[in-house]
Amino acid sequence: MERAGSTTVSSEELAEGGGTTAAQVRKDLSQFGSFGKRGLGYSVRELTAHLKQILGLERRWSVLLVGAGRIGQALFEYPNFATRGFDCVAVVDADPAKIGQRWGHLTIRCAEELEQVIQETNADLVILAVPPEAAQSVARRAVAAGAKGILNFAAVTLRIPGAVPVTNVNLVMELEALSFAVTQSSKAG
Amino acid sequence: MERAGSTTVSSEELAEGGGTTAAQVRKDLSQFGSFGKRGLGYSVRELTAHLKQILGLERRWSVLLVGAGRIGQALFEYPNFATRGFDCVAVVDADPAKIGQRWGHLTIRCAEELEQVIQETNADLVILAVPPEAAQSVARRAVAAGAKGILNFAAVTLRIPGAVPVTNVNLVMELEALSFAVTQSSKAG
DNA sequence: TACCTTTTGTGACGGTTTTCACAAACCCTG
DNA sequence: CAGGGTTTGTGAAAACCGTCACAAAAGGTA
Repeated sequence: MERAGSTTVSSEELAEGGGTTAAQVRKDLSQFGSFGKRGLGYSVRELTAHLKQILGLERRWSVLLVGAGRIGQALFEYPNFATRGFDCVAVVDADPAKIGQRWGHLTIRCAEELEQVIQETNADLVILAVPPEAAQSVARRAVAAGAKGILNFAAVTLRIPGAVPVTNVNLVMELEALSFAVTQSSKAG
Repeated sequence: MERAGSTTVSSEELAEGGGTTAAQVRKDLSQFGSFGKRGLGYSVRELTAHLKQILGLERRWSVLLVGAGRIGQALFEYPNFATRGFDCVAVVDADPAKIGQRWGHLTIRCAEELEQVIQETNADLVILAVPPEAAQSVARRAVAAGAKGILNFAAVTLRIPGAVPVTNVNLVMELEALSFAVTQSSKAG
């Protein structure tokens, strides 16, 4: 919106762009403070700054990628992570054939060194792109070594001691959810 | 569970595995019918069959992949899609350098032929792995050409005429959600 | 300044979802 | 077949979330 030249935006416009309602936008924002001006709307610049602060995006995050398979590689090469404040500081894998390979300016290290890697690189977040059998154990080790959050691509529900946040992405499940939605809607129609 | 030798499973066990509560599992399942036996639990075999039917997974789905970039390639090579009933029947891209490349037994076709490709291959679902600028237009065209559902990896909210289901996956947003959760929990703790 | 228009922030309401709790149903044993 | 031990399915209660509607506040105008 800043690039498009708008200096101000209403809850109505935000709702339109986000696929929700104006009241919802206002309620949600009001949870964190009072950022708008009545009669005017929200300053794009100020709202952006507030949202960044709320989301914890005023800093950069160091990310360790565990698993150098298909998904791991795609994530590593995804340019938007770095531009949005997430730096991949290390890659580890369990496959001896992969260890030692260079990816960009990084060398893939052995998954057994997980703890050292996390401590050396001060990684904050861990992206889990490993087979489901390995996910639970890697997650526990990562948390024990100081990881503050986990983005889990493995198709298992992680059980982690303590209160370390986990976000799950399950691509097959997304397709299955779509299958369900399509099946339902074709029944109704 | 079948592989592990269980023939029957309780709502309690299902809840444990899915990270929810037994009551929730039972309420959810009861939405679609009465699949369990009191005092015994659910037959693993029967419940699997019922869930497949509910989710629309008794059939195979033909999937068109739009966008042969990093994400598109990772998705294409992801083995779990085919094993779970989703067959990639075509790949299209707008980049002339990519068109004509062979991926497995498929040849990448031109994104302008989208409509023909959908009709020729009878694609049910479309995976959108394109830049955000292109997503909205491709989505509309795909739906007009007969696509029944869309899995959208582009960072935009699609507005589609009619009631075609859309499932969104936004990788940056997942990391941002994790950033938020970590930031919040470090404040609280 | 007084008034009009716009848009926020938020109580109150209504609906939905989750949790609770228990009768009904099932298996097994003696 | 009677009784004990389980576990489901589901009403009722509680918690949660979204919508509505409007007073309060801001800017513009005459």
